[in-house]
Amino acid sequence: MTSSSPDDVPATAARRRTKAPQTRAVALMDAAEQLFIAKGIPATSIDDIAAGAQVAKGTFYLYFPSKEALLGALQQRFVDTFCARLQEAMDRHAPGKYRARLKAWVEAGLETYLDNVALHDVVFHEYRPEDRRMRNDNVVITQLVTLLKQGDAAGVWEVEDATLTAVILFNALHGVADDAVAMGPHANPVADRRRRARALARFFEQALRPDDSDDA
Amino acid sequence: MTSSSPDDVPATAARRRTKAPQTRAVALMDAAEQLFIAKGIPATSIDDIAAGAQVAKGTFYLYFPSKEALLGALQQRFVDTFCARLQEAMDRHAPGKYRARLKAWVEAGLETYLDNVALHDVVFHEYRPEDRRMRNDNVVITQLVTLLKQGDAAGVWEVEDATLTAVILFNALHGVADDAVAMGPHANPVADRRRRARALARFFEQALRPDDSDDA
Amino acid sequence: MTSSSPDDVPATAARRRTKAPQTRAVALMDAAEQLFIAKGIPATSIDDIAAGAQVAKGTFYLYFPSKEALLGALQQRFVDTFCARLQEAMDRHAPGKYRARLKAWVEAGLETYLDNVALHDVVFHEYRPEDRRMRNDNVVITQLVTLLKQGDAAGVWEVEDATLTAVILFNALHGVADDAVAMGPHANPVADRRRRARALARFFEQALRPDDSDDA
Amino acid sequence: MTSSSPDDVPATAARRRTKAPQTRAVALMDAAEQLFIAKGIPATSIDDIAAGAQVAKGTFYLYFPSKEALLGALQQRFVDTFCARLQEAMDRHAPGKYRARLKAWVEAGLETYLDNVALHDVVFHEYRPEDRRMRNDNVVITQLVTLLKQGDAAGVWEVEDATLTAVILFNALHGVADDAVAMGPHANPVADRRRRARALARFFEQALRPDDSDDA
DNA sequence: AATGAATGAGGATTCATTCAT
DNA sequence: CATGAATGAATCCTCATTCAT
Repeated sequence: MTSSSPDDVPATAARRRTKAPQTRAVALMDAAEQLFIAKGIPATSIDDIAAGAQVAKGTFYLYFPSKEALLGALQQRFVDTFCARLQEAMDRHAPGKYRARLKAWVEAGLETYLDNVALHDVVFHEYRPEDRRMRNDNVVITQLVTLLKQGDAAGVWEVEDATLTAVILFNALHGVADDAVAMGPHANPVADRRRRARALARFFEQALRPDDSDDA
Repeated sequence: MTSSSPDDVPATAARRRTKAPQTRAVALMDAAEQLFIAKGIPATSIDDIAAGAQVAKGTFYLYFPSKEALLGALQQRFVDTFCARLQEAMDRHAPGKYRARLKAWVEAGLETYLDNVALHDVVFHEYRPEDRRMRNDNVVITQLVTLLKQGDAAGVWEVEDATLTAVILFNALHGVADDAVAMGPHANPVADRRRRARALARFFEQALRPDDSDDA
Repeated sequence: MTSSSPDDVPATAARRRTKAPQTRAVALMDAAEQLFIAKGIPATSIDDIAAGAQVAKGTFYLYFPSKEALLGALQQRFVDTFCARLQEAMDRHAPGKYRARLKAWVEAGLETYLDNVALHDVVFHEYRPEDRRMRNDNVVITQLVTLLKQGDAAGVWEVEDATLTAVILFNALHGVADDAVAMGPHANPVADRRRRARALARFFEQALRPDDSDDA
Repeated sequence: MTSSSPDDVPATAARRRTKAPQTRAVALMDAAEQLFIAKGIPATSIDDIAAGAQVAKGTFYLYFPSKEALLGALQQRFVDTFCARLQEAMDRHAPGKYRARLKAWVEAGLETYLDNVALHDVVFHEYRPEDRRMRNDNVVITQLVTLLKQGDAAGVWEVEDATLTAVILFNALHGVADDAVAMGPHANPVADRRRRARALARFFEQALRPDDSDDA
């Protein structure tokens, strides 16, 4: 500990061949992601991925036991990144500002999703994943559930079934984003995104508004 | 003449030989559907499908030019069937009863979707579809848009952007159903479905309720 | 006789289905020839041939036991036609005019060959025929052998080994024609053909000229 | 070191594993050649070839992108070998000895061709080659053209159109050889070959002899 | 750790041929 | 005679994975 070896960082990074294993894994994942998006998963061979990562084919298997495992890692990474960005967006608002946090969540969600649809689709919709797609029971939902419950506890809104509500809201978001993509490259993407964000936000509000019946 | 053998017709139609082409195509599609659900598309070979349809491998290509074409046919069939069932459900209510029709739509949608998730998923989420998934711009959405607009015109509810609303509602439905599936086989599926149907219906109502803001 | 039915000839040729079997066979051969030239033998399916002859696939097998048999028939027809044309050309000269007849043979040979190389090649060079190519022992050679022997007997020229000489001459012709084809579509095909014909004729003459050695 | 076991190298090269790539390619080509001759190209599967070369099927594609590419390589190899042998034969005579060189060319040509007809035929006459057969414009012709021109320049003979003459001579050779093959296994192949060689040589001389007309 | 040659199961597709109608 | 639906053997080629170096 006291005496850091002379080849401190470089030594770790590499002499010639051997690189930080993490680096290699990341390179592999990056290459795969890119290729999967470009050509689809079945059309992308391990060869391609290895080549893309500037690595020999055999090396691939040093870091991932199979193609499927790589896909799993990619899915994990996608979800993690996604969540992190939403969390960040929310955290730009004070903990108690539930409405603001929810709005931030929606907007960041739409934004992030739209920025990564291609990847999302390829990673979650192809290739018979054990657990299909970025599931409703995933971390993003959990995140939202938490927020909904907090708001409910604070009396900002009333949510009967937080999970189901989160599912609904999340899928509404998902769908609006998909629809944007389906429209193809839009003339005014910025305006379009804003329009969608607004519709969603309004929608969320509606959904969380207490029943008329109760009040009336 | 006196004793026509019991296998009279079979004898004519014959052990193995020409059948109504439609029959064959349907048999192929049915077999494919079943296998796709069971093993996934990539894992299902044409051989399997042909065998499942009790047909020689080459016969497959008499009815479908490729595996992909078959998938297309399956998608088409899925959407058509889905729509038909929703329409039917709606039509059980008088044309002017918009709320009732919407509720019927929701319930039938959830029901039908849940009855066919496996198929839906396999048919729409695998295999690099040109147009990914049962799109938001599909016939189901169109159906809903129509209903929303009619109700709006009749003053039953107010919808600003019918399409976007339809997208949101449809995806909410989609998501709630997916979530049900993700939960796995439930102890009391009937009750669970009812619960979800109720949540969705309530949600739809909320969403279509006029803004508070307007009143305020 | 008095009242020739309106479908006089047609009646004979066919009522609806059944046609003179020879007609059918010829149609099949014609279609095959065309397709073989255009796409090659392996790339031409029986289906294609049948379609080309406006006949059902099964009908093909009514006239030819196999694809290979058809090829044989095509080869036969090619040789026959070829020979007939050469004979015709020779017969335009009096029986005793051996030099003239030989010249006619050469010219007609070049001409005819060039007009049919594509067919020749496809029919004789593809598909592992039992007896490969328009053989040296074929009728054309025989024809030439006869002529050479007659001329020899008449003292017009001296030929030691008529067959070998015929083989040589025939192949010279073959080669010159092939070379013309290999050159691709020529600027002035007529002039080119003439040039080749002349070279060949001169060559034939040389070859049949008595040895110097004999004179010396 | 003193006593290197006899299987020294094999031990290193190993039971079955990486070999000199050239070795593999050659083994594949050899196997293919043999099989093509024996069964014809279409009837020879990649499987067969791989098996013949003691290699796994997939390995084939490591060395040749397709069956067709392999055929190309085989053609190349044939021509190269052929030419080399003719060149060798010619070079056994002094550069200035044109007649001797020509005679050597003819004899070696016949000899070599006869030793390889089967291969020649299979490699050049089957399978819709882009450029059909061992063409007249190939290297062998070029070789002959060169010789003819040199002799012409040296006044040994007179050749008007060297290329056309070469084509004729080459094809004469070709034909005589083919004829020999067509005759089937001969009783006295040696004598027969000699006879043919003589006929060809005499023929070549005739062809290159100056015109009588000039003298007369 | 890294390499990349070798493997061989597996898949989609074609097509000559048969035969019930 | 004619038809064309049905057959299924056969082929080329891909690619995930292994393993000797």
